[in-house]
Amino acid sequence: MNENSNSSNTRPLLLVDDDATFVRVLDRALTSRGFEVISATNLADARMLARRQQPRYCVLDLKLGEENGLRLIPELHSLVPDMRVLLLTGYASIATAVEAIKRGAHDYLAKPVDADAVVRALLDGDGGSESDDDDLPDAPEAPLALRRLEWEHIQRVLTECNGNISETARRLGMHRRTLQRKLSKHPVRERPGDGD
Amino acid sequence: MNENSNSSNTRPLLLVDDDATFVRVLDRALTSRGFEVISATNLADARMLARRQQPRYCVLDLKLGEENGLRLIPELHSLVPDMRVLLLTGYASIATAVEAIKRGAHDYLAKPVDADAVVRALLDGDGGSESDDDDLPDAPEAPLALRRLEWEHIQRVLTECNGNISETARRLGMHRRTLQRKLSKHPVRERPGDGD
DNA sequence: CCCTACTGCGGCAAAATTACGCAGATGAAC
DNA sequence: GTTCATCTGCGTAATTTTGCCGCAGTAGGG
Repeated sequence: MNENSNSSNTRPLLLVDDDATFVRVLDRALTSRGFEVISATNLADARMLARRQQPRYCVLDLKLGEENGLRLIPELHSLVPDMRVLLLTGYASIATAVEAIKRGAHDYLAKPVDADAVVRALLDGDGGSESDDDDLPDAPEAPLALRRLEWEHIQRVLTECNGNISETARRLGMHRRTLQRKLSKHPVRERPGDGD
Repeated sequence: MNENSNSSNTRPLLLVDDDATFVRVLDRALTSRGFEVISATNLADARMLARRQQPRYCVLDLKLGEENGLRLIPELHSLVPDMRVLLLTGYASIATAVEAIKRGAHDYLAKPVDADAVVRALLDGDGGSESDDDDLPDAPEAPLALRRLEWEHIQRVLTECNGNISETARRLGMHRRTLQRKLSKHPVRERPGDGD
């Protein structure tokens, strides 16, 4: 409703990630695929850009330094009701995926991810008729690897504890130091033995 | 009041899973926690029960034989608009979790889970007083959570592999030797009192 | 200011996990 | 019978992870 600098009718894509390198790479990749990319590395900038530029799409990192990308999702939607938000994270878990979708994200992908997958997720179900009737993802044929299961469980309890690491470690019956170390590592891929 | 057996104002919990053993176990555990449980092992029965009994809660397996539990979620909501659906699966993945939430599920848990976690997920954000603040003053919930979870999962997959240790280790993404050691070592410590 | 609690991190010994090899058993294929 | 693939149990040595200190900084309540 207010002014925006959209000269053309194309609305930009807002890229929010605290990793400058990642932003640069993905920016280039998305720009070359026809998007007008604007980017931010923290919540405040992201909010401002969203308000001013009314982006159509948003690629949002879950972990923005100290801040939490999840909080931004509802705000973005109130600023730009029709924005499609794609969550992206190197520390993916089912618990945070559930949270993200509940808060209105359109999809959730785990890093590392290639730009084509990002574009696909962004555009999925966009251009008109939804086809979510026979588009169901199938369950993996293999159960979760042990590491993965552990990761998911940790994430869930951690969420339950509002991110309190000490409390989570206590409930999980593990050493706080061990939890810290585990959290600092990246999650395991979904498929055991599947290289990235 | 005419067509269903709800004599009181409590509405039942619909449990849908193709694994009869699992249904029996969880049924007992949930019943003992005060739920009136009705169960189905396929989509058709689930639909019928939902229509007739108007359950307040639903615990739904992702993989129902050939059928896909995801498909049922929107249907359940159209049959019973205020139903809270909890997805449960032994083959969890982020993709299906995202899809489940998009379709209106309230939460998504990976098996193995203990009944308390199910109840917690079911009730989370229900019953008025909630504002995503957690209220978990007491923590007798999951002391051995990690170890036990691992053990349950190993047993589940081992059974699935008909006791084939090598195959199980492969699916679990762990070293065969490690699995051997875990299996040989573990004196299964049951926790008394929990009925799941 | 004092006290409690959480967090991140370095270091070190103990424990667990891994990668390997080896030998015996089994069952299917030839 | 022989060959081949696979599973199994187990030992050993290299690696990784964990448990358990401690310390310093931060935040909130009394």
